[in-house]
Amino acid sequence: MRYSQQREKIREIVYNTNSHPTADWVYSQVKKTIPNISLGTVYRNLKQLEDSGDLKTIYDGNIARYDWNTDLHNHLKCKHCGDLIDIALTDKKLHSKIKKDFKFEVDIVEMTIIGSCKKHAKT
Amino acid sequence: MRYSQQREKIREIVYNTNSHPTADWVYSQVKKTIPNISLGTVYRNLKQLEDSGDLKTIYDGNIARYDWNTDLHNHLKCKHCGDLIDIALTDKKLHSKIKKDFKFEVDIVEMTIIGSCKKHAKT
DNA sequence: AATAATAATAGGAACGATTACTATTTAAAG
DNA sequence: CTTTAAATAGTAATCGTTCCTATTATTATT
Repeated sequence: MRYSQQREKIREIVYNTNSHPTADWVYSQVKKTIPNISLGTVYRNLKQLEDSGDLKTIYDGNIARYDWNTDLHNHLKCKHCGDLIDIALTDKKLHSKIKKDFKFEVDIVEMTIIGSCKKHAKT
Repeated sequence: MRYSQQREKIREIVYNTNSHPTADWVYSQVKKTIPNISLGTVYRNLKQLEDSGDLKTIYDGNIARYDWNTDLHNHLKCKHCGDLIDIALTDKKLHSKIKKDFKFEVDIVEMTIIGSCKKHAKT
């Protein structure tokens, strides 16, 4: 993979936010320094960065978001503000339970926990 | 909500499969008995059936699938054949842990467990 | 430093899933 | 029956994403 100014900027933008941005948001940000970048370039590079293990794609409903945090982790999603909060939860017992009960070999557990964040909880 | 032949057929189709079908598959099935039904009608009714609590939408990557099983449950997704298998896993300890650690009030835990089903596991 | 080879780009067309629009049909209440 | 409004078929529009192509830019080779 050859160097490109566009890809470096895209990586930098994703690495400097915790907001799990969409391709469109990344596009709007990168345009500030590279005004004539095209959206296709953003998508292509996000995919390449995923392939090289530099970031992870997560699906929020049916739209793709990008996450610099490639460690195994899950997300809390606030139903009021839509914010996604990272949490680390690895349940090793779950893997063996599923293996035993369903003869299913687990690679990845994708978990999104929906509810109310501390800004929006009633209690 | 007024009765319609189309909606009844759509409900029946979703209720008679465990394959978590897409709107397109439902459309192809319902066309067998109502040949000139339109895809928009399928989408509109699937949405209404979701609103009335008759089914649940689940997102598989970025495409919507529909599930007659509205009980809390999760899915095992085989990375080889794409099959989604229902499993019931409710971890009450998780809720209180998240409440305690993150001050986040949990409504729903959406979990997709990706790996190899028994038809495709190596071991 | 100039050249050659080819990866990456900008810009725009194409695509697949989904939603919106509108004139017509149909369920069902009076 | 008539009336009323919800639901429909058919189609256009939209959204997120991918694909295409002529041009540009990086890197390896002279």
